[in-house]
Amino acid sequence: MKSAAHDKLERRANILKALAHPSRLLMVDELAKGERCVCELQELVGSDISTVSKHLSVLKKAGLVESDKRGLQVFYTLLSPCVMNFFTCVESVIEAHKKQSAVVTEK
Amino acid sequence: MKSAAHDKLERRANILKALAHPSRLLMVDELAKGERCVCELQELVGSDISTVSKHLSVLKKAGLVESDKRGLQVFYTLLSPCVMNFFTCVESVIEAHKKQSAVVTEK
DNA sequence: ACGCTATTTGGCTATATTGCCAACTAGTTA
DNA sequence: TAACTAGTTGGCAATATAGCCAAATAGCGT
Repeated sequence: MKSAAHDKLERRANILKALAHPSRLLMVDELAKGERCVCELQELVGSDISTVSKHLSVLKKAGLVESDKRGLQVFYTLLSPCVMNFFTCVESVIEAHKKQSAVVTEK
Repeated sequence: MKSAAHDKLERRANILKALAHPSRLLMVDELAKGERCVCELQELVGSDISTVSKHLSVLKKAGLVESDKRGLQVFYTLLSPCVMNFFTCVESVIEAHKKQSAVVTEK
């Protein structure tokens, strides 16, 4: 049996893993503006619709979005908009990394 | 050529990917308390030292930590403590997901 | 029931990640 | 220089992820 602590870490890691893909980030960013149907998201990311659907199921399994079928379309909603706060920090990591690489390379 | 937008998304995703592993989360959490040498982190996570070293190089490549060799030991430091804020949000996603699964299962 | 549209699922291949062992590098001490 | 310790790197096998196509499902209009 795995320890409870490890289990907790794994659940956290799974949520981050669900976000850790360019297309999924793009979709989450779009969903932050409001619900969207799969067809709108597919147009946005430009992959095959089956690929988009699978990405959405990853986000859903992680508990980040929920889906609602209305007629022919399925609408997805972002459940925890707090993930949008990640981006500020992520950007600061990128900035810091840039500066640091510059320092390392500089001489 | 890839679009600049996609490039940006990819860089963001890479940082999240670097965090998206139980052992790495554990190490980041520990490093939030202060610098640690590889041997301390290996004791904490319990994997082979080579595995721990590789995890650390993933974090380093992402720009999340930096290393400093002093004598025989290498000390790692967390560069962007703001990632610790992720955990609050991640926990809320987990909580919301639990409740939601309960609702879905309930009848 | 039939055809049409939106989405999901199965199956496949290509690629990436993980984690171990063994070999190597670098500092330290004798 | 030899022996020891801390950490990194290379290589490999197992597993996971990504993305496409084709097939299946589900709702709608006729």
